[in-house]
Formats: sequence, C-alpha cells, structure tokens
Amino acid sequence: MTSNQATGRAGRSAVAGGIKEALAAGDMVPGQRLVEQELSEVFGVTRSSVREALQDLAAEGLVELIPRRGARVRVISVEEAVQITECRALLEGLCARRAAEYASDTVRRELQDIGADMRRAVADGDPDAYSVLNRRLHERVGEVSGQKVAQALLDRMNGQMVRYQFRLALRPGRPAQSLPQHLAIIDAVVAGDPDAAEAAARAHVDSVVEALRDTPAPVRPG
Amino acid sequence: MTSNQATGRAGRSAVAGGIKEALAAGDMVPGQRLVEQELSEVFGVTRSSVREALQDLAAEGLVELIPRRGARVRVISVEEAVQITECRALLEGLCARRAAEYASDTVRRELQDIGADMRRAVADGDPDAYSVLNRRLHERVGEVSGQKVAQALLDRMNGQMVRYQFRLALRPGRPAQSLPQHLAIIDAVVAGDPDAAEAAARAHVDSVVEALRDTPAPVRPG
DNA sequence: GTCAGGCATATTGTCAACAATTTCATCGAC
DNA sequence: GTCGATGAAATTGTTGACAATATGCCTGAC
Repeated sequence: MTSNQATGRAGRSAVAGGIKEALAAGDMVPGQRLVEQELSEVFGVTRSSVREALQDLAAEGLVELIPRRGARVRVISVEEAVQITECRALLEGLCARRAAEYASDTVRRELQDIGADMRRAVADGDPDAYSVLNRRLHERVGEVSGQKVAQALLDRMNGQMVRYQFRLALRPGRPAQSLPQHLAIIDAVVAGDPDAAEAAARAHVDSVVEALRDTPAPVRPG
Repeated sequence: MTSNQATGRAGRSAVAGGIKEALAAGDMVPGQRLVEQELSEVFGVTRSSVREALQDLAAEGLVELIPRRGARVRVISVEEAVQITECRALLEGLCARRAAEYASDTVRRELQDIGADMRRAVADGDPDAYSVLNRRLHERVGEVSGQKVAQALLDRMNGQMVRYQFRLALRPGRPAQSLPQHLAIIDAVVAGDPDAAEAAARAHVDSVVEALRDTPAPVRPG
C-alpha cells in the first residue's frame, strides 16, 4: 500500500480500490459510515477525489449515498444475495453455453488443466488455492464466451457478493461439494456440448443459492 | 420542460434526465460530444452539476467518459445490442417465471386487460399505444415477480437500448409479430405455469434478437 | 424525570477561480 | 505540396473557501 499523496484521477481510483479491498478483507462492515474528510486523510487525497470515488462505488452498488447524510457501506441482505445469485446462474449459463460453442482447442486444454488443479486443491485441502482456481475458471469461461455484456454484469454482481463469497468459501466441505459441479462445466465446455454446459453452470450456481439460504446474516449492521 | 435555474441536486438529475430524453428522442446522436459548459448553459445549471450528471450517465453506460477529452454519447453496436438482448431474454424469463408463481389474482386480471388492450392497439394500427402497453406489461411482470435485482439490471439495459427500441417499434408489422408472443407470456403467467412463462418470455426476447440482426447500424457515428 | 427547544459542531453540498491539457489552425522548412 | 513545429483557444480537471444542513448535547420548563 503506497501512502503517497495521490491526487486527481489517481486519487479517485485509489480510494475506490482501497475501500473495495477493505470491504473484501472485512475491515469495513456494512452499515458503517464513510466520512469524506476522514477518508481523504486516510488515503491522502482531496475530498473531491473521495467524493467521486464514493459516487463510483455507489454506482456499483457497494455503497449507499444518502443526500446530506453521507455514505454508508451498503447492506446486502441474504434475500438480495439469493436474487443476485439467481441472476448469476442465468448469465453464467449463457457464458458456459457460448464457451462450449466457441472455445478454441487451446482454451479447452487450459480449462482441463484448471480442472485437474482443482481436484488437487481439494485433495490437498487447500481452500485458498481452490478459490483462486474457481475465480480463474469463471473468468476464462466468460472471456472465451465473447459475452462482454453478461461478463460486465457478472463482474458487478461479484463485487456485491464479496462478503458472502468469503463466508461461503470458508465453510468446510464446500469445495468438495462444488468440485464435481465445476468439473461438469469444464467437461461440457471441453466436449463442446452447449446444452450440458449451460445446465451445468446453472446447477452449480443454483447450489450456491442453497448454500446461501442457510447462511446467517453475515454481519450485524451497526 | 422547465427552463428554470435549477441548482444542486435538482440540477444534477435535471441534466441527466434531459440528456436521457434527448437521447430517446433522437436529438442526440451516438458519438456526439457533450461539452460541459454548453450543457450547463442549456440546462441552466452549474458546470459541477453537469459533471456529476455525466458521471451518472457514464455509470449507466449511456455516455462514454474519456479523461481530458470529455464525454461522448456512447455508441452501442448492433453486436452489443444483440448481447444485451440475449441477457434480457434470460432475466425476463426469470421474472416471468416468478410472476407465474406469485402473481395475485388482481394482477393476473390486470395482465389480461393489458393483453386485451394490446390486441386492440394492433387491430387499430396504433404502434404508439402498443409501445406503452408493452412497457407496462414488462414493468408489471417485473414488479410482481419480486425480482428486484433482475429488474434493476433490465432497467439499466433498457436504458442502453432506447435507440434500437425506437427503431424496432417503428417497423411496420412489428407489433403484429410480437403480439402473439406477448399474449403467450400473459397466458402462461395467468395460468400459473412457470415453465411456460419463462419459455414464452425467452422466445419473445429471442425474436427481438432476430429483428435486431437485420437492423442496419442505427446512426452513423460522427 | 422527561420532553421540547435551541445552540454548537460535524458533515455534506455548492461554487467560482485557477491550472493543466488537448485541439486546431497557422506558419515555416524542406 | 506536405510535414512538422508553434501558439492560441477551447475544454476539462483541481482546489479551497463558503454555504446549507443534519446531529447531538445542553439547558430549562413542567
């Protein structure tokens, strides 16, 4: 973390990025107030930069902006997380379908490698490595699908889900549970079977819905 | 249109709203430069308000913001419009499914009324009325589905599609073509058949993809 | 002891001037 | 005649001061 006096456009993304990180790390709890001057001192930027960064975060749905009352970290209810995940299921399904149709041989091999690595990560009981591979899998599939629009929507939603994803990944046995689903997606894409790929991706994300449903509210707001 | 000297928060949404309107009306063509001072004079607000409004529009994907070079009306290619529509199909499908599951008797009756009005509009050859009913149908379905997240995404995408929707609605015979599809959605929701509702909604939006595919680029950029 | 009113403070919102950068046209060299 | 440099104008970006508003505390009446 560079604590240089960043200014202007650099400052803007520095603040936005910093808050995102803090959010992912759990250093900022939902409902927490975000005071402009405070942030400007912490990040060493002007209040204008903070202001613009907060606008950006609000547009991404990570922060709630109440007129004359300032910004708060937005609380995402379990219900909302479920809805987000339902939407994700559809969009991931679309991406998987298109990936199965369009993926080059190189990518298909790459996906197989990711699958093998995932197997290993689960066998080794390394949820951290699994999480990284998980991200890479979804990322590669989205990329090769050519569905830029769907991908942008998914990115956005993933940003809102950081808190929940963190909690889910920590659950013992969760990787073992999702591994076969991920492998099914990979197999279908590699085999070039669009219907199977879409179904597998949907089934996978739907199982996340299940997992979410018996998640307690992640953090007491306030 | 009030050309009062709006200031502050009011000014901000006044500009954003005004630009959206101009965009929908075709008064602003994609690629057109949006100069801050010019807009501030037209709308009678300070440049700060214009600036923030442009940020909002950029976040919605309606405007492209290039550092040090200003804002331009974003060009949405046919390819992108198709992708947007593909995503819409999925999300509309989800909403229709949930609507079929959860709609109250009152809403079901309301939807039937909309269907009847649509029939009439087509019979009368009134594409304008049909367009309004179309919007209301999708709106009501989204509302009753309880899918706030999907609805928010759809709103966003509809905003980006204004230009294309306008052109499509003008095509002679288009309402007659989409009428049975809309009626199918309504019937399925009214009948409480989720699978049929989802299928009908998807089929409808997929047919929009077809229509888009043989649309010439809507406006010469620049 | 509780509640209403008013004051002090913290915080956000607005603005206009200033700085930095890009753009475009003009001019000169080859 | 074309290409590149130069400078002026237009435009965006930044800053700090000032204004408006909300919040919480303190006081005093009942």
